[in-house]
Amino acid sequence: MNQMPVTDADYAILADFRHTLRLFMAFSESRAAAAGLTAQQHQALLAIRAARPGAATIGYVAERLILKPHSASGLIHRLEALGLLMRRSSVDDRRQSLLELTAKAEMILADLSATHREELRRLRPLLTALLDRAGE
Amino acid sequence: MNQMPVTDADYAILADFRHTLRLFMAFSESRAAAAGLTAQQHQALLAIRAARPGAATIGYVAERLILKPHSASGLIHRLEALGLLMRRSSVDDRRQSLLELTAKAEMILADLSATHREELRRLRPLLTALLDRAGE
DNA sequence: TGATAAATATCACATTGCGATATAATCCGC
DNA sequence: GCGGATTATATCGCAATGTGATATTTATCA
Repeated sequence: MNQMPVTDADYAILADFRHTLRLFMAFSESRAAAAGLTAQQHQALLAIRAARPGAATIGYVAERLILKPHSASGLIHRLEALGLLMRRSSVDDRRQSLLELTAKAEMILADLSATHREELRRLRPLLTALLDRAGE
Repeated sequence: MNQMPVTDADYAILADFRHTLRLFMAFSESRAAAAGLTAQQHQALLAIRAARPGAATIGYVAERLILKPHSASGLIHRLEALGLLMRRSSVDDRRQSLLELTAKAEMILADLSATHREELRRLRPLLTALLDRAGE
């Protein structure tokens, strides 16, 4: 790999792709902030909500958010302090904490997710066009 | 908007999309680090390289990276200290700094960009599938 | 059982982006 | 063209966040 030279068009695609990702992330961050959350807190809640029942642990959040486990630990701690989740010790493995969203978190997340679904629909043509151009 | 309820499938798509973006960003960050750059520095160089000639200013980088101008200012300052770019005062508007990559930066960026182009090709099927599912 | 590994937590640190603010240059209405 | 508003960039102090090093508890397995 790496043998094909990088053209001006390649740079433009890569730069535009980054810009579009940043637009999405800026959108997401502002919506999360409006709901009283940081971007990381929002994504942790989303990862937990989307996990199979009983699968949401600190380690799982770390894996899905691509963080070190001890970074996820702090993130979860802050969410717990905000009243957005509760942890229960796992019965099978008492080292693990099973994470559950509170009703408050469920409501916030449902609202954020509807908004994000719309934004993703809006950005889809742009992103797919860029991916297509990158994939030629 | 926001009237359609959010289903479990929606949460899964949003969470998977985030996870895929994070995979890409983790890939990117590790490659940049291997080249001695932070993720932000890499993306600033890319934005400058992809700009129209004479268009690359601090404000332009701020706009493309979605940062406040004074945050871009610090970022550019660090790149200059690393010998990766030079700034020239603009002739038309002497408030502006025109940014130019050094040969060293050009080489690093060409290598990173070839790698990123490959990674984007690799992730394309996954991302487009998720976008399609989000857009139904 | 005893050594090793895994899950989570704590601490000190570095990075980074921001708000508030400053300075210099440009623009615009009169 | 003059004076005030605006723009481009810079500096300072701050808050948030991820990490490495390390610790603790529990599980696994030879």
